[in-house]
Amino acid sequence: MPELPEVETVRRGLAPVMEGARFRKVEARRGDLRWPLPKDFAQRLEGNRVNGLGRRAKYLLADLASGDVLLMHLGMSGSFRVLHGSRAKTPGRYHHERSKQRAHDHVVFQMDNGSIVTFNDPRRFGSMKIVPREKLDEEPLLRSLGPEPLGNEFDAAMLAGGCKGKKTSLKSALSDQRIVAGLGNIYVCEALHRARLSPKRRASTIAGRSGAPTERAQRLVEAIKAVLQDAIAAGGSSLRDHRRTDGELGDFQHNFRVYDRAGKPCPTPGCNGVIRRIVQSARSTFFCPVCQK
DNA sequence: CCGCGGGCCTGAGAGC
DNA sequence: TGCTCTCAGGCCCGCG
Repeated sequence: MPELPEVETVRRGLAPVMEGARFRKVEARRGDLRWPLPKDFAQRLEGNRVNGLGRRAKYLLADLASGDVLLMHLGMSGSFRVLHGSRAKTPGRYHHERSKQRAHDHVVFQMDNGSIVTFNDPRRFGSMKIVPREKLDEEPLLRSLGPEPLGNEFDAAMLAGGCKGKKTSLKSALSDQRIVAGLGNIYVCEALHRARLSPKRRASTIAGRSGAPTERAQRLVEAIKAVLQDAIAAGGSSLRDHRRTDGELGDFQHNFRVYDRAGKPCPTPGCNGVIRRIVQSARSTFFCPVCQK
């Protein structure tokens, strides 16, 4: 489920209860996630303080006082839920919710501020890993990630450089985390529509000869940044799994222009096209064949 | 190295 | 109602 805007929404929900707090108790109820949790997972966290909670692409990174970093990935169906310690002021509800255990609650963090953070993941494509901070540069999960799309360094020249010589489709290229990190199926479709570029176009065609950025690359960079910023402002998109850490839904699914809208009119002003669904690399692509060229 | 297809898991929804 | 089938927002691996 979660692409960059959903992960960022989760980060913003977790930061207030995790940053500056210590892990009082850590329960790994199920360790057989996407990659197995280490046997000493709880031990290495308990008593440890979270100095900061960051994000890289679709990974959350908790910077720990011990010098380790806790890496977390939501996979397709992962979510975090926060129960605030302050709920203790309404004991009935608090104790009820505190004791409620849902299916697929795999990891539970009890923080020393009284908050409880629960990781839930039905499909178990998500996982967590603890790595020493000085080895973060060599971390295989992070090492080959491309630029952060909302960072200043991500511009038309960088995107054109990544797409240069690529024979694959623009859709595949944007889904490739090595070229730009954090987009998934939804936001790739949405960004391409905003940039009026066809998902079927060869990726190399947004780089000019010699790989110089084109006006198309410029439009695409602007579209990517805009759609991600809009989605973050809306708390992400909730199709099936994504929840904010307070359990509320994100809102951005109401603003989709093409995703899951096959057969509906293209929202581009003056365009009479109809949104189509095609399959690329075994995944659905939604686009308008009239205004996306 | 490149590009593609398969597989990992469970649950929701469609169709019968 | 209940069964079966398909599909789902990510990512890694192996193949040619």
